[in-house]
Amino acid sequence: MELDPVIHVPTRLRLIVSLSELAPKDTLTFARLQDLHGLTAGNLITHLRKLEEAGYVRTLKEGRGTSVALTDEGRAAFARYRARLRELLG
Amino acid sequence: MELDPVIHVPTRLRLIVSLSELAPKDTLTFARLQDLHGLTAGNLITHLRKLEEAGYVRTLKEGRGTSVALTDEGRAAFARYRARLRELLG
DNA sequence: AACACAAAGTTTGCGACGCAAACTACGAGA
DNA sequence: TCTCGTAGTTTGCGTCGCAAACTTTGTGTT
Repeated sequence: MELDPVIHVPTRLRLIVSLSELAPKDTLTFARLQDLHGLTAGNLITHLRKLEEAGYVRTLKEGRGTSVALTDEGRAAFARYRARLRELLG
Repeated sequence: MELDPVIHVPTRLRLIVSLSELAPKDTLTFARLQDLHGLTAGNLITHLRKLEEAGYVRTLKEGRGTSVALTDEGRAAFARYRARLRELLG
């Protein structure tokens, strides 16, 4: 069993952590995520894209700002990732 | 605080895990590490080099085969890494 | 001793990826 | 409408993990 490379990248891991701390249907805005983690916009969007392509995240443009939320699949993948890590590190 | 990028790479993480499971002064051979993790020799040596440059690992050529061991610094860095991860993932 | 084969280790080139700078689009206020 | 600021996107660069190809070293055989 392999550590999910989409999740393993530190910046994405942090993004997922902050999204996972929300209630299942809550969102964070693009801008909020950006300065929560001190990212450039370009950096953030490429990571969000990767997460979206993997189906781990859903983004929604709503007039002012874009909102981002973890999908159920994202939550599940994150849980697997943590389990795998515990198995590896004890 | 940042996740140590030398350790964070999955293959190196696995290498360090197997080395850390040994007694502090015990070693594994290059060949043993290689097929323990299913790595090509080229892949393994570049990772070992990175770990050596960081001071996390010591390699010793002894006639037949090279032996590899974690340094004290490596052990400490690994402990910090795990602590940081726990802090991040709870 | 010399050759041959194999095991051990190293170098190198390629492809993928993270990053931030540069660019574009959209809105609100003057 | 024009301008300025915020939001988001594209692009190019540098780094890095990977494995194939190469080199080295040792052992067994004649």
